[in-house]
Amino acid sequence: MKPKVSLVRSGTTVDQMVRAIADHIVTGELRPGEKLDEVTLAEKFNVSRTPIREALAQLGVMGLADRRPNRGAIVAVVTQEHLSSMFESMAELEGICARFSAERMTLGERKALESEHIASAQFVRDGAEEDYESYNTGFHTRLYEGAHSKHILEMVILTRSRLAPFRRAQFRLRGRLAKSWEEHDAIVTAIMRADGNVAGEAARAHVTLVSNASAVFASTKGL
Amino acid sequence: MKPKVSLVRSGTTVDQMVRAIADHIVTGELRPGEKLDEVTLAEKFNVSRTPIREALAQLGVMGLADRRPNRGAIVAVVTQEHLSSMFESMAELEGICARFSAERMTLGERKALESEHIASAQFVRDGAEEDYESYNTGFHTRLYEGAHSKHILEMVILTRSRLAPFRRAQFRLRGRLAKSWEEHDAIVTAIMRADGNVAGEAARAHVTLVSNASAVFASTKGL
DNA sequence: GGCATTAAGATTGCATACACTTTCTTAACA
DNA sequence: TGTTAAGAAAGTGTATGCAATCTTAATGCC
Repeated sequence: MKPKVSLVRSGTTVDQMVRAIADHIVTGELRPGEKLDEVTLAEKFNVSRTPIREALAQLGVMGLADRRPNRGAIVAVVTQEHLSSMFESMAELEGICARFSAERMTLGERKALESEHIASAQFVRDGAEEDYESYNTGFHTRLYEGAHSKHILEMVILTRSRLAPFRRAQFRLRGRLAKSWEEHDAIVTAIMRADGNVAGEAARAHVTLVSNASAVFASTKGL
Repeated sequence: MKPKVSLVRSGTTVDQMVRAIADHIVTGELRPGEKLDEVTLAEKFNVSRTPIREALAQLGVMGLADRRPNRGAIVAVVTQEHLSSMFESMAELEGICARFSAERMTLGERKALESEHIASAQFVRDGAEEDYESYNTGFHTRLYEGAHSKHILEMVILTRSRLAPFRRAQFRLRGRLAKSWEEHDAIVTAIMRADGNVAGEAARAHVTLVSNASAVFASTKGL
């Protein structure tokens, strides 16, 4: 009856390993191309190889790791071409979400989106990049969820996690807070008007700009 | 263990199991909600539980299986809402692919698409449903690949496999070969003209029609 | 009779052991 | 000196065993 929760045990060991390793990949602690040695990881997390293996297999399916049969796994290395296609997909997905959000958001969701957006103007005036970045993440999340489409949400989350190692918030936002806010403003305005096509197009353009910047960043780093 | 030379292609045992089980799910041999017992599957394929476990974990990530901690896995049961969102996503993805195809296909790809499409008219005249279905699959595949976007292709393939258990070719095409062909014709024409928006919209509408039919099918079957 | 409790059986989760594959080392040969 | 072959080392792939958890069915209590 009482499932006796021990410490931070938020699921099975395998799930913990998936989260832990994914986190290390997404935060950049493990860099693309780096070897994911089973015994090393097993020792690091004080578990046997079995859950590590399952975790790596799952990360492979997620696209965060590349598994080579009999040759171990490495942190996924994506080609410039593949990276571009992921950014491109993200822009398309974002456009779809904005369009659906314009058509489907509840009144409460619209109001929340708008008020948060208006409040964020203060971050721009203050040049508070960290606060704005935090708000920005929330803004996009609202769009994803406002689309009321579970499957699209899944695709967005997956794509986001795969892109994470190649994004750097500082780079994305530095010096373009005001511009970002205005782009958000266009999206919000269209959503409040329930104008799906305009909202979608604005969101797609918004993310496309961000993508190009990140793509440049990635390529200059010579991955 | 001796090298197994069974019906499935080579690769690691785990990969074989993933393909085999996924195939059973996609073909409907294993129905949504059905229990995926580790020992039963292990005996059925003459392997130990380990590769089965890894395969089930991967199928879980793919969305083809639901894994309940300590309680085994079952073939994924999707709610009507989730199913709708997948069909909807498929329509959107198809639209994107058609738009990109119109903009990016090589001359060779365009010619191949057009000539196959024209040839398929004969299947309509003959009422050759199986031949048309086979062509139809290829037509859509050409669209997916013509988009020249690896990541979108991945999303399409994943979504398709998850929808497969709920699609029945006979149901989709019976009595609407001519209509399907005309919808294809609109898409092809737009692609040949490199008109991305028209092609995308036509493809989205085309798939949306198919989706509705399938969704009805799924719900009437009371899954 | 209905409901909670709990013990037995069944099933999953993880660890360990061993087999097989790849990779590295070393040395012989051209 | 460069190439390659053989063996050793390292690492992955699969099987099996045991502990932990869930399921069930029977038992006792109200």
